[in-house]
Amino acid sequence: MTATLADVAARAQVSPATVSRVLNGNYPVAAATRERVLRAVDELDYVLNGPASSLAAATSDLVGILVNDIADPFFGIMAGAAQAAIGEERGAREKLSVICNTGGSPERELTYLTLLQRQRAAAVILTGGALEDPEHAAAVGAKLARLADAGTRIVLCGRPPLPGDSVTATLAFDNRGGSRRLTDHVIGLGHRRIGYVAGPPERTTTRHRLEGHRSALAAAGLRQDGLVVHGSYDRRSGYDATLELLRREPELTAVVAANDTVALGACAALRDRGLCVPGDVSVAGFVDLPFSADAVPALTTVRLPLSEAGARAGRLALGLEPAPPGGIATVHGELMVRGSTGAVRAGG
Amino acid sequence: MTATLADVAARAQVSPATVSRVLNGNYPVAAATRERVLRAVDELDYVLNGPASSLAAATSDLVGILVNDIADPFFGIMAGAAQAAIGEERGAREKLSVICNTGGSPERELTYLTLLQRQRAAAVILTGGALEDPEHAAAVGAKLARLADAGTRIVLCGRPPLPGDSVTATLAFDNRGGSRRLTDHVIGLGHRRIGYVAGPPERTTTRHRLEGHRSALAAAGLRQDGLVVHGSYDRRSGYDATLELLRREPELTAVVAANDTVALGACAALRDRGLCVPGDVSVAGFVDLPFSADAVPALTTVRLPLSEAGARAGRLALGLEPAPPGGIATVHGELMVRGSTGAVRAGG
DNA sequence: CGCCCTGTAGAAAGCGCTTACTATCCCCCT
DNA sequence: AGGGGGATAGTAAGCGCTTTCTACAGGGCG
Repeated sequence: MTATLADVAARAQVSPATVSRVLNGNYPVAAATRERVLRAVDELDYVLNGPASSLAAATSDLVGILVNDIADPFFGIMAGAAQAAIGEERGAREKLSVICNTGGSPERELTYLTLLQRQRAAAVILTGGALEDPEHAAAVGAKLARLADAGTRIVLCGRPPLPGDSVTATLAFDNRGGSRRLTDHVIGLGHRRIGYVAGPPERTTTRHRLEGHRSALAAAGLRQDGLVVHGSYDRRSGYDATLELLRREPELTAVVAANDTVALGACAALRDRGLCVPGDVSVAGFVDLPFSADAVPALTTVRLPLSEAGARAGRLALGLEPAPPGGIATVHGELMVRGSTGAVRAGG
Repeated sequence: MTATLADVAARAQVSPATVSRVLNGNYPVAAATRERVLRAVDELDYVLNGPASSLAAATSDLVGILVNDIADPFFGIMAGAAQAAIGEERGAREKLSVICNTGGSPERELTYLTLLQRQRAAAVILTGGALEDPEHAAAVGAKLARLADAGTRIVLCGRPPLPGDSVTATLAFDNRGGSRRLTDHVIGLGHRRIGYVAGPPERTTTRHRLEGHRSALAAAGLRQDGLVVHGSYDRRSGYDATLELLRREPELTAVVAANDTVALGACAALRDRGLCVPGDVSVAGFVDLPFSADAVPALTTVRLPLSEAGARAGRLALGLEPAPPGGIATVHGELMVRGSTGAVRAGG
């Protein structure tokens, strides 16, 4: 059978309490004794019984990271950075950080939250935009409140703030502002017929980015609600939506996309229609994923610091970093002007 | 405070044992009693204490899924499918399946294994190729043996079989065979100067695919070890390696890549050099990721059933599906001939 | 010279659940 | 009518830790 604390204690000729104290490093133990205990641990190949430990201490070593779509690098990068940050923190007892993929399903989101609650997780990180559905938002809010009650730290990363005080810290992306600056840039290049490929309408991210876009249009005195097409956050969707935009407005000179993946789909559609980027039509994305700078032409986009945000979320979840004042930090994007946007063509 | 089993029992006017039995559904309980218990659970918003349960029952609800690089869709798809399959199985008590990203680091791999061992995980799924390093392989083998001893189910998905009997089931991709057929196809199109962009030398996947490629060359009486360049599994790497191949053999007419992402990088490099795919140079990939069929031209590749394999791994981890005879199932890839490969150009 | 304080270690009481084992109850069969 | 047995439910003994409280030793101080 697997060795237990008592076995280690017997071998090291100390009491179980002492072994526990050595392992947790939260109580003074004489150097010689510690030495002896560690040797016994090693010799028996002892691994702490997590459930027993969690039961007794009423907290666990689990940190859950919820993502909407693990196949999307947007989430992969944030989650990976959070996990790396948590793994780097080699305290007496390393936390086990784990990624849970909801696939964008509200039910799965709640199920994972419940499952993490059952495991008495030490912390939960929610990444990416929330769903607009108020009923679901309320359910999540209630769940988070119960988690917080039980001592679980809650961190939102790239997600809009939640009312109530159950959230430990929120890192909110400034989607509106970034989007505003992006479209301002496009307008500044002289474009007037600007199509927008939006994300799925049920996500907050979609709305915020769209609002930023619209505010830029409004500031320039442009009104063109007809040039917005909704889709999902994938390439195919960007491709299809762009064809639709072209149908609605053949004289289009710019396409602003909800994210980089969609923007790449837009580029493909334009190319297939015989249009040059940016010669005929400029294209802009959002997020700045790794491939965006490598694309041909390199994509103009708004860089969101995903790694940094993920890592910070990880540290916040561990309580290694104080929460920002008010519990909320707004993370701003940086406009990256690259080759995919250019001045409007003559007569455009 | 959070409600406990005893609270529920008191409210439902039954003993704690009965509540436990209702919750676990592994013992007959009269319908009326069950009803009463469930109502109490609901009213108190009771959530089982996982650690306590795991301690008493000596098994936990955790299933760990280890991946090398979560940002790579190859892993994202397998892990996502496994997680979905596990989430679908709504037994009395749903398992919590979680993804752990090792980032390809041997230390992280072992650390996660230890952490999962500490949590007394019910199962562990290891995805993707293993490291060639025999020392590390031995360490992993030993770790898995201890996990298996403790009752943890071990499933390998897309990973070569491991000696010893600690592994519950292995789903091994036929990388050699698939690769062989792919290069056979390219040779069949008349190509003779064929470059190969291999993956990182330290992974078994790389070696197996390369072996398949070489066996096809050998069968055709071709010897060209000089036309193999190693890199990592990303786009950039495919781009750089292709330029290198072109330097070594300007008369190249085909490039076979270790995977689709790399193949796309190869296409970009060729395009930047003014070469047409497949007009001047044919390109082939491996795996068949979602974007591969959409690419222009659509990528010829070997389709690995990632979703199916991931889902099956999930079911095997739960013990819902009997292990294949001998514990090992070879999963074959299907050659997908698409637009990126064509007959060799005249005089090529 | 006795006392208290500091540093170190042990004893033991749970943490909240699961699960033998035991106890009823009631129905049916002989 | 008595006994056997199936269907339910309760009792209580842990599971392997953590942690409070207690114990003891040694040393500085009054």
